[in-house]
Amino acid sequence: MAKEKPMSENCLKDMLPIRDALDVVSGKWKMMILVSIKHNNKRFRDIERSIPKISSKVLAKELKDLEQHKLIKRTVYDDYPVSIEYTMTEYAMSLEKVMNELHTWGLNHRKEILGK
Amino acid sequence: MAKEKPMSENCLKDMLPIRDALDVVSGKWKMMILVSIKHNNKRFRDIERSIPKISSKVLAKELKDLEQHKLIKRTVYDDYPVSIEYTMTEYAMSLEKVMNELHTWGLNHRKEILGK
DNA sequence: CTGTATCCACGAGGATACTG
DNA sequence: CAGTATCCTCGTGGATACAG
Repeated sequence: MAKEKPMSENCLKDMLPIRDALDVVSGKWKMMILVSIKHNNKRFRDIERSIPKISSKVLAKELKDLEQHKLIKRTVYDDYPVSIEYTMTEYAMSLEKVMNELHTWGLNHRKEILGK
Repeated sequence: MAKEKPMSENCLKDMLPIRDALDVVSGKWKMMILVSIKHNNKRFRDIERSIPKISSKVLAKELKDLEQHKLIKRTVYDDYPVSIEYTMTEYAMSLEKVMNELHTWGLNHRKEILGK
């Protein structure tokens, strides 16, 4: 990410990891779901209610994606009735800094674009 | 972003700025374009060549988006022939930290998912 | 409650050609 | 060189209904 080599194709080497990260974390809902779970919404229904406008189909799909990327964990409790909980993984905590930077920048950007 | 309030709708307050940021910065090409320009590709053609598979139509559109968000500047030089240069704005530098975090996390995530 | 199953609309983005 | 113009494909995601 440094500025040593003006031109060149290590340019690509910089792009690809960023794309990898965005593939996981961008999209219309993924971050919102993570934030919701982080705010202690564990049940499918709770998450669904916490995110305006999301549909159950989309939520189900996104949860699967996040699980595949090891960012959340799906736990089935064999109670009656069966209950299911989603929680963030330890690994997902590594996203903290990314999320904070995005949050901070997003707040500022809204001011920058709309404000002045 | 802290963990004080377990539940609640400041949850939404956390989500929205993140979405704002991602709207600007995510999408298939925007980050790659920024990285390319940062690597000193200034001309339309140079940027196009530096990013595999992008089409001129899409590049043109994305450049306009980025310009609207004040992340790049389009400068027309009235030489013969006219030349046009894209450069990052000062403001775009505020994305540095975001980009670095994404880059770092993306690198690590590839190892995490594929590696082990 | 926790999802699946269908059907459908829309917009992002690809392919190709062309213009000033 | 720096884009536009068309046309077309495809995936995301919305609406609704339904199942275990």
